[in-house]
Amino acid sequence: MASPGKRTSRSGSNKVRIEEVARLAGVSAITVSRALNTPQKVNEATRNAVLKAVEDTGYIPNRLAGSLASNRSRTVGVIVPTVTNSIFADKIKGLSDVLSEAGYQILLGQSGYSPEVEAELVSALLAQSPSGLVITGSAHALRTHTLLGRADIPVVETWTNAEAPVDMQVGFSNEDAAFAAVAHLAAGGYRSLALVVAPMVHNDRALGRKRGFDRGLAHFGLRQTLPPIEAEFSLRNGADALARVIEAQPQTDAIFFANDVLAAGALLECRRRNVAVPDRIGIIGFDDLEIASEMVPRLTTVAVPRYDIGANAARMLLRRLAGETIQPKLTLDFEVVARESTRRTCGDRV
Amino acid sequence: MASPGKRTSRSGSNKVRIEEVARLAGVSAITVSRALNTPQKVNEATRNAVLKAVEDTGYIPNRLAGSLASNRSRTVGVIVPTVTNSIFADKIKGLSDVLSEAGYQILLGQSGYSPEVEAELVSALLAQSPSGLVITGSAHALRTHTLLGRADIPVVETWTNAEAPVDMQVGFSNEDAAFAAVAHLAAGGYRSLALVVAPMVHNDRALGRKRGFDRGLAHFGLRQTLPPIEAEFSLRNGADALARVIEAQPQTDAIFFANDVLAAGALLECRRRNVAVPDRIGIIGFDDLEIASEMVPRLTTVAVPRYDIGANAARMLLRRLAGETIQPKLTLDFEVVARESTRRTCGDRV
DNA sequence: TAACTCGATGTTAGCGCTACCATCGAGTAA
DNA sequence: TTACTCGATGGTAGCGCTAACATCGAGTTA
Repeated sequence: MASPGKRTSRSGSNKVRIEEVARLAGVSAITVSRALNTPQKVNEATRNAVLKAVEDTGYIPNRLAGSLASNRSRTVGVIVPTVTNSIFADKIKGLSDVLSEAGYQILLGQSGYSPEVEAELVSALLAQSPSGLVITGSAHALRTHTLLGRADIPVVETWTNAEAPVDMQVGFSNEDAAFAAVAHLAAGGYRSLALVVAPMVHNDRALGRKRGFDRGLAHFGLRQTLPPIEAEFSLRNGADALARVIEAQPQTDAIFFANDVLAAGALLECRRRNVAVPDRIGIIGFDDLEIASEMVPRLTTVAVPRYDIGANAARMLLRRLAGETIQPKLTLDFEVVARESTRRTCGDRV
Repeated sequence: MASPGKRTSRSGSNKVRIEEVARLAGVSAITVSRALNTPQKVNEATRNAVLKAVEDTGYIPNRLAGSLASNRSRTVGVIVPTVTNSIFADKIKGLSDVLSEAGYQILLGQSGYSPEVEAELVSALLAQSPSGLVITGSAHALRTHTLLGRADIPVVETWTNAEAPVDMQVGFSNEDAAFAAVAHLAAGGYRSLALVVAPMVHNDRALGRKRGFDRGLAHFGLRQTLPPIEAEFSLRNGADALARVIEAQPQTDAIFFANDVLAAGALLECRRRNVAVPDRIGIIGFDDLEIASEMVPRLTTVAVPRYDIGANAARMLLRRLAGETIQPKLTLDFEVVARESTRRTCGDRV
């Protein structure tokens, strides 16, 4: 019973192939392909016959073969530092919602904030012939630039608004947003500030926020009480940073946390230490996560378009793949959301 | 200059193909393939020559073609309800860490807790011929079961410990964990409980926790003051649920929130309302997210192996793909972490 | 009626890689 | 020496699908 000669079927699987569907529908394989991929090119009656055959056989097209033949994979590579940071989870949600609507799948990679790992991931994802790539930030290893330059696919950088993107870009100015945060603190009468920010090496978002902070200090004539504290996002790290600031530089009257999780951790530490917020010390965060609006006191923060970065990156990619010529740089808005963790003065608009 | 006859190259891309690497290395294509995929089958000198040629040309293997030819894609489909729930982000991190180490890519799908969307995703992911599938829970649409049954690949169900898994399973007993939570409350002297849980329709984790809660009530002779409140995870929903409970049934002396985010929201609401925790009301959460240990008061909760579920699911999949026969059901441990949001009595071990 | 258009469908030849089998030469056993 | 094994390498034929071109018949124009 086994085939005697060459391999007639290498796959041990019992998968239905397009040929079988074609036979059942009484058409050729290419017509089945067209009925599924470009239905408008197939007569309605034929199409229905094909769809019925697909239904009856339980046919699932082999996209690997289709992609290989057509040179279009309907797959998008997505690289984030980590999914466990909810700002990136929100971005992925935005990407996923738009892409799956259009029939695209997401290939996910996590770089752990390492440019070397990112380069490896780019290489690994390119091997899958994705239709496009969505990456985070604009600071990449040289090898990444080489790879992206050689790969002939659309690339969207997110969470950044660099001068010269690799290809396309969706984000906002981290620097301007941080500046706005400082402006808000200045308007509240705070004068002696501290900065707590994510580790800045290889992280252009964090770096931009520091630059905006520095620009704000200079512009409003404020002073910085101690060098920036670099801490990965976690409540504990925020609490520790708060402790370090008020112990080392008790005259500090406000702290800018470049992340709401850090800021929330600090607020909780203030509670434990009975430090009055916003009077003894003002706290401003960044991202406008849900925790900001629910903390006691409620946390002033900078709202950024976390979900929309993803959704717009996806739309940009799809338009480009559809052959539209598009504006390659999209700069979205941010907004300072004044709440109870900072003093307000009238007319505090940014 | 353009090729006159048939398409000589359909892809407009300038990608390097295996043939070119082979020529440069002075070997055949198949030897290049072997040098990259099964290096031990190639003489060391030859291997080095190939690797040098790969380096020089910047060759990136076309995995689509490779997968099609070999019927192994080194891709794993992962379906979660949403990445924005950090418990699933942690699971994905665990999966990703183990799988990328082994050279596998993740194809990600989000079902939004809908069995119908999940079925669509299973179908879409199967079309990519993944080496395996990791899905969430054990409550699936009929179509999903049909698809998984027909697909001849390993499947891991996670976050559950159903009697009869589709194939493999990594999780813990949500019911036992919830029972343990109630046991802890009972030991603290709480007698009139309320339950706040994720919407239970199509969510076997939530359902299991409710069952464990009910079993705990019966076993310890406690009463439930109002029907379970179903709420999606968010701080606000937790706060609202707390408000609803103490307004509708003020005699309630403890609440079991089947999720730390809900519980944390409730703790914050208690603060706003000056409700004393744990004396006026005890609060216990679930998941042991970082927020639990940082809240004021610190939140008693049930620690569950969020990351390990993903890591173990990945390892299971890899072992199975390597041909090992493995125990298909892995039940991990949970632990009640007693903190300040519930009263303790001595010997409170679960 | 001839010439042409156009929608619908089919035939053929790959996409880039790897499974299968063949080959070949060196080492080993008799 | 002959026969055999065995590691290393290569030739060939697909994997399942779709691009490109061909075909064919009905409708349309002059």
